[in-house]
Amino acid sequence: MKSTPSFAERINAWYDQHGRKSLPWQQDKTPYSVWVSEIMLQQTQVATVIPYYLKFMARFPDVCALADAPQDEVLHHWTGLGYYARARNLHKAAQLIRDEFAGKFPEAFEQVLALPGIGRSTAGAILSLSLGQHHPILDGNVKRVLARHGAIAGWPGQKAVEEQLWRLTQKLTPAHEIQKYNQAMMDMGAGICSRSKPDCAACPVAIDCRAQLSGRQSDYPGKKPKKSIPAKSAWMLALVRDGEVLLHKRPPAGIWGGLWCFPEFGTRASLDEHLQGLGLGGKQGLWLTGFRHTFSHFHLDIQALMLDVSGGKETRLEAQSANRIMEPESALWYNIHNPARIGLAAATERLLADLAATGSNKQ
DNA sequence: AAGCCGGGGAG
DNA sequence: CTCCCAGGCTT
Repeated sequence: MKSTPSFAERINAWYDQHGRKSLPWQQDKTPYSVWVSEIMLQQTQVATVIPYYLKFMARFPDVCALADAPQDEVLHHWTGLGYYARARNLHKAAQLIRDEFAGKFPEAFEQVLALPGIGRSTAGAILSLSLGQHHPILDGNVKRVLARHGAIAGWPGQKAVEEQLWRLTQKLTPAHEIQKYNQAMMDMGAGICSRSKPDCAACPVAIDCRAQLSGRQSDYPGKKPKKSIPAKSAWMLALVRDGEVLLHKRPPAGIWGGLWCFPEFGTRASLDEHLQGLGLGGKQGLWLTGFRHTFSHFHLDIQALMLDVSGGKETRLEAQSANRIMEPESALWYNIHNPARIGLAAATERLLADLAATGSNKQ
């Protein structure tokens, strides 16, 4: 009598038949290409990533191309993807690889793990998918598949739950065909074992899935305890001059780190005060737009004023503007019709769109 | 252990 | 609206 195929054997057989094999980062896999895709895919869905990945790889085809590029240009290619620390770490790690590994991506797990932005799961994914090394992974997909199959209770954000899932993935990860298995598990989680409405009829491991057997698929993995997020407000200034607007560069860390944004103020009063300092106290700003931008941990209610200073005392304005800024290269006039290749926050792009829609920025 | 860090897709 | 996604870093 035949014994049931192992967990991994069933997963791999399913992948042979139904798995995705034609995603951009699944062609000609190298540690670099897998690395870039894994970082982009952190907290970001496949469909969103694809166009970003293609443009990124066209501009930065290898580690050294990335390392040698200015950070502004790397962030430019990340604009709209979010979690910009991913891009800054990617760039920093590329420079480390260029300088300390002669431009060759390291192949030792501990060395990969030590690179900024690469944790245990991503290091395992890079080395297993590109080189066939034997490492378990535990991303959101694998967590969901395993939490359901083993009926692992609790929210994976809790240490004890995550440790249990790491033990499970280590135990189930096969010695052979690691590449296929890890790719298959991510595919399973993305397709079959989706967050809502899992397709258990098509699942190769449903027969011994404890969640499916009890009809409690939706109980796993455990939900994150929800808490209400606060709302903050901000005023932004669109200083327009002959088809250009003044943007400031954010500090390297914190929200929108390294991205270019409109000057931001906590209150209308502080915005007005700033205008006074520029010698523009007499000018009347025009209401431009207002909208809510939501982050994972707070809402930001943004109101924007537009002030057109075309034909004014440009030199004086520029000098005084620069005087108020610590770093010399932290402000620029952004030409709407000939945009610089820099990183813009989504809210900045939204505001630029509203600005263009008013038509008053036309030359 | 908990908070921080974006944006978008899905329901 | 809510939930959460191919997570990792900082405190």
